[in-house]
Amino acid sequence: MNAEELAPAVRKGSISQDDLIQAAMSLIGPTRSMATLSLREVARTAGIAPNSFYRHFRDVDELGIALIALAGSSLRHVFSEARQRISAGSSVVQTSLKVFYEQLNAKERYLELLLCEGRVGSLAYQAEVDRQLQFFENELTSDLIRLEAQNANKLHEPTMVAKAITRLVFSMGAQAVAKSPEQQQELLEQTAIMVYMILAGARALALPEPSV
Amino acid sequence: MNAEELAPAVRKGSISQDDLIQAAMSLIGPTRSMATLSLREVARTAGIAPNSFYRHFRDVDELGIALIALAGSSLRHVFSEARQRISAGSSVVQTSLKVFYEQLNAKERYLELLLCEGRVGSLAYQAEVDRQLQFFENELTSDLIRLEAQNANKLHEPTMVAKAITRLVFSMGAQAVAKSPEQQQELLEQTAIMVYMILAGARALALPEPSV
DNA sequence: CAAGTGTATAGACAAATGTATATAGATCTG
DNA sequence: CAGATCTATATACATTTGTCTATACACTTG
Repeated sequence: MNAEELAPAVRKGSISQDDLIQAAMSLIGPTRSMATLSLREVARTAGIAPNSFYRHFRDVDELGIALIALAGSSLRHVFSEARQRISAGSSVVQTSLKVFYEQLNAKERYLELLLCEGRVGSLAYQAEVDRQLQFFENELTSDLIRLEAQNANKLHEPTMVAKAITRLVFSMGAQAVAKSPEQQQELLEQTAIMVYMILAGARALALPEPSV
Repeated sequence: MNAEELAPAVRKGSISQDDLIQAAMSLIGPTRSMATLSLREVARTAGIAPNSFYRHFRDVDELGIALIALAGSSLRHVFSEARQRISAGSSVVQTSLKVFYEQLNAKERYLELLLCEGRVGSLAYQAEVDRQLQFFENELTSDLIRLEAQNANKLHEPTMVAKAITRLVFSMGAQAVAKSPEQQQELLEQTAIMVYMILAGARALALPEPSV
């Protein structure tokens, strides 16, 4: 396994899976999904012969899944770091949303990828994206419970709150992709309002006697 | 214009735009977006020669936009009818959501189309889908204001409430596509909970002294 | 009925695609 | 150093694509 020292790095003109992933990433965008990528196009972009593609992936679908998995783990890492900053004291909502919208414009368009491929693409894609979203929801759920307990608040159905927030934020994010900074800022503020509404609603519904 | 009597119907083997739209509709699905349709494939499905396609649309993109427009207007019609049933007395949320999820399984997969093509596809597609969503939001906004006034309630930011609900419902709907009836039912109930949260939150935030 | 018009087709073309086969060069093993 | 092995390439082929050109049919119009 530990080939880092035994094998003197990679061979000369060698190209790694990562290079292909990067090539694919550079091709997809607001108007191009994985489904529109051809094997030859990816290979061309990576600067290799079409057939060399098979050394690394069985087909484009396999590359796509690797891409989604990478995007998911990368984003989770980013958010995990953001979470630590949160516990330092500032608002969960504000900090998380800021991180989220930063990622929207990041060089690596991981977020965009997750947002798109969850709706189209093979069933494997969608399943993988759903898995990633579920993961976000789970983390958010435990965060919400912990934080609300700290503030002596109670939420109606924390799981549903987390799911609603996650879906909403991702949906708004999808709309914000490829928009101008001003428009993105506006969407960010709108998203914050919506999230606060959900939280306020969950707190209100948790009260013994809701206003009916 | 009025060609229904002057011209004795359409000529024999004639094929209308609608037939092509139907053909395209039958091809797209949970794992196929407009972007993966080829002109020849649509023509083949419609039972015409590839070249006959050009009699009706300049290219597949034009057909796609027609498809989205049709989906949008059809859905608006469905919801408009649902809205009239609402004013008869039952709950806005329940009725609307029921109609929404019915459409999810309707033979014509209009909803699925809107849900997918808003994320991928040409800019024209996305713009068209955004336009349709905006329309839903507008109608929902005025509905909310009217209904809440009837109930002597007040909402914090009706526009944001409508937008949040719309986005959330569509997002959940996207997840529910191609799922089993039981899973759809569960998602429907989850969606209802979320919508109620948003409404409760908007009412709470509209109160002079929020709990902060 | 003859002429004209609009519709749908067939055939063909270049381009692009996924993939099979064979080949050149670099690297490791002996 | 010679052979084996791995990697990347080149060539090639059958498909599929979008689109051009020319042609056959059905209907309207005279």
